[in-house]
Amino acid sequence: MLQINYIRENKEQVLARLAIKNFKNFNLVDEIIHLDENRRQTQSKLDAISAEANLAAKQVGDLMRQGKKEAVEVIKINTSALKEQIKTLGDELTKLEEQLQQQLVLLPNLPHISVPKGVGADDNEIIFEHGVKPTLATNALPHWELAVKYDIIDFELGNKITGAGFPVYKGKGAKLQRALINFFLDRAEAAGYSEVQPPILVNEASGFGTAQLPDKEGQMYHVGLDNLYLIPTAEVPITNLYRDVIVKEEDLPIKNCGYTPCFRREAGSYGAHVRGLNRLHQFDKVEIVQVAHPDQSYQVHDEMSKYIQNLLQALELPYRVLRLCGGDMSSHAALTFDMEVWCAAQARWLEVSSVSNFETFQSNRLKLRFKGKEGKAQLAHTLNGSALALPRIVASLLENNQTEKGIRIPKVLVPYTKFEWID
RNA sequence: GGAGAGGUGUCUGAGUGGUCGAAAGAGCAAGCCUGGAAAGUUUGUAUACUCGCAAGGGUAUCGAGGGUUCGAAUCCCUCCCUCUCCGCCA
Repeated sequence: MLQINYIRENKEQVLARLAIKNFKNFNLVDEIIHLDENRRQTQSKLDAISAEANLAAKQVGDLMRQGKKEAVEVIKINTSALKEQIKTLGDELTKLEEQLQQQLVLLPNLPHISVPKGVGADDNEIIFEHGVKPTLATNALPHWELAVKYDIIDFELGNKITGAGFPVYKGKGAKLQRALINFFLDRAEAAGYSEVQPPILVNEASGFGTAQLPDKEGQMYHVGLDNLYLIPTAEVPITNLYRDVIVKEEDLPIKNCGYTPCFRREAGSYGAHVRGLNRLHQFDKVEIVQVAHPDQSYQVHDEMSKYIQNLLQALELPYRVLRLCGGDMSSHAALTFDMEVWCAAQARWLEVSSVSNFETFQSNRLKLRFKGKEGKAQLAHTLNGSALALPRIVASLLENNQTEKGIRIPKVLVPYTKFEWID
């Protein structure tokens, strides 16, 4: 959520920046500014009248002590009119605040200056590419067939238990999952991230805090009886750890990591490009989250990007880094890098990580602030990135590392899997 | 699920209708003291909105929302949450 003060004082810049995200509803911005104007006027009026009423109440107290009953009666008559006005203005103010909030929530975040214009995935900038795409034998298999061949992931069983998009990992498949989670967590810990194990069901306030609600309601599984949501990413509970918190400036940046399963409804996505592990309703992910000082958040963003790339290099996977264009990035982010790994058998890039700086877009909703020794509390910046999402890493490992002998496990993982081959 | 207790500032904790943004203590910060530190001592120590160039002023906030009253942290109602005991249970 953008800050109203900023919009008020920088309308032209706001419009220009929003245009890069292909947001053209300029009327909305005008409407917001108008509502805000109204709100402030109403606030002032209300405050003045409240002050008058407070004064009258104080006078009654004094007069009562002096026993001047008649004078008290006079004041009482006068204040009844004030009370009515307070009620009317108060209701009006509440209404205006609600309207303002509703409209404000509709505005996307302003993109960073480095964000290229563009409408979709084709306009993303490839800013880095690393590794050599493996050359596979002609009889190479996509990962969903390898999964069957080595009996490590059972999609059919998942269908029976739950439905499509909920695979069952078996044997070395299950162990590989566990190995990856531990590997990712160990790496994150070594890089200074404190591990947390958060709830995977969250309430509405948390969903609102990180901006999944209200607009992405349909993407999350909702437990109606208790009005809770299954998390689509650990970003939600981990970032919400700092909701309504004022942290010490010297404690920044705050670095957390956590492993959780993630749940996404992915309504409307079916077909060949979502086969196998390519897109699931439930998957595992290790997430890194930082709360940063506004002056340092882009440095932090770079550092997170490098950290994620190191993981991919350690896993020996060919990858590339994209700078998302205005049209393809999430409406909440100011800057996003996507990391994609090469899946040799499918001959396509798959996104395994997305690292974003949200600047104050989330912290404004979260009321996540920091404060130095002097000066006012101000909004912190929030960032997060996948480090990493498991299924597509597994897909890529299976496809790229398939040989006659079986599937080779990358060296760094062997201490975790305790086996070198899936065969 | 049943019965009871309770939700106050960074924390502990007082406050049952007016002088309460809120005692006291702790913590924290600054000053004094000290060779330096501890102890001692003094002062300060919430957030948001709003008016103002500023100094400063106004308003709101004692779990949330309503109500009673000239006036509510204090009384009434609803909801949420926490704790204790019982039941159930990994």
